[in-house]
Amino acid sequence: MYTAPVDSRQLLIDTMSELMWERGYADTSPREVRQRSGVGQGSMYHHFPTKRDLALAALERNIPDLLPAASELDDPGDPMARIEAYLMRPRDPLKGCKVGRMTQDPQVREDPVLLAPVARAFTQVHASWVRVLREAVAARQLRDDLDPERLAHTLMAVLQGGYVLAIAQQDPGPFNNAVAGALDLLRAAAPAAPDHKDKKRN
Amino acid sequence: MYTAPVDSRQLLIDTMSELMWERGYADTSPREVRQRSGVGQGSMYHHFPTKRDLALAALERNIPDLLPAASELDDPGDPMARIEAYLMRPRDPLKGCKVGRMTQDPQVREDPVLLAPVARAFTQVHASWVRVLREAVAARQLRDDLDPERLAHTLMAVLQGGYVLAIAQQDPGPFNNAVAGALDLLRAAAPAAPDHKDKKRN
DNA sequence: GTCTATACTTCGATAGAC
DNA sequence: GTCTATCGAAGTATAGAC
Repeated sequence: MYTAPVDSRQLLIDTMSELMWERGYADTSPREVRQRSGVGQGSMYHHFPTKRDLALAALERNIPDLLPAASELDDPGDPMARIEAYLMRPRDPLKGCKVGRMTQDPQVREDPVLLAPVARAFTQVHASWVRVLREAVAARQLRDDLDPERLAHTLMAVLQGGYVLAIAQQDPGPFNNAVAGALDLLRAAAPAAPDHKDKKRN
Repeated sequence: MYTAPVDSRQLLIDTMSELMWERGYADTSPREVRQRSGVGQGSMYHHFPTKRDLALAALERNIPDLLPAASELDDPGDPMARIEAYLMRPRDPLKGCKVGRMTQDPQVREDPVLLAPVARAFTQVHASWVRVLREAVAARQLRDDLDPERLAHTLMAVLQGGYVLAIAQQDPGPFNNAVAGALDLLRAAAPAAPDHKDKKRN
């Protein structure tokens, strides 16, 4: 099987992406990127004139890592099942979210160029959430007085905030609880009169 | 009116606390603390031998800033009203949470001593949430098949995650939506047969 | 407790040969 | 495109007088 030669440029981007996830932007130095990637000084500054340029490439590289997961929300099939599947997807609560993490770094959040890829990623995930929530309302799995736009933000926040709680306690429990609690609420928010096509409730 | 003389020590702690909120731990330098506080070099290292010592004092100082707000949850009166009041409390979504922010700083999260005050603060807020949620269940404002422990984490996560979304978009909207959506869900999760003592629903 | 001076390291970037 | 050498600034702390 053919493996494309990994060029220095891509190696730098991948390494920067890893380090930014682990340590954030401010606290990741060009030196560490060089050392972990094995790419030399001259080479690095040839491809990326500044640390910020490299960070931008790394941030953009991360978006596609986040979206395939969210696109599960767009799959065909039972809306509520997709919501549950996405929420319960295996995650590592103690590592946090590659994308969400960046919002806490002042050097990222105060730089519109660096923040843009982060904003775009969340906007797209939000759109997927809104679609599946609308479908759930249409399928009478959720009360129709619930606003999908709002709920989408609520559920995204549960995940992002769950990471914060888990890291604070150094325990995945709070993350898992937060997600499970959100699912409980969604189930409790089914319409009073279930669709006659539904399988009967337990 | 008497104003206590602000000693260097307290001034350093307050300044460090501010800077850590604004810029995080890794990205805040002793130099900045000196400059903003006006305290001299020798004085600073007299009170705090290392940056970490100063950070620890600042983190501990921040807890009491967070808890009075959460203690609203413990007030007497209608549980659901207290929940709503706390969730809708005026906040600045774009500034984020003083305490939650720290979980994203590797130098804090990998240092058990620095992380401890953060964990403690969240543990206490969680306890307040659990109490008020139990009361809400007892008052038949929430279905009794909802688990207060879980829900407490869910609602804390909505707030913490709301900040992340708001900062990413540089717009308080997503935070406000996340919170409003959570309230919608809580209201939708009222028991099917309301308490006969309840005022009649609109 | 506070001051000034100094030390040593890392950061982020540039220079210029190959 | 890659290499080695170097730079000025900032970070973090120590020394030692007052």
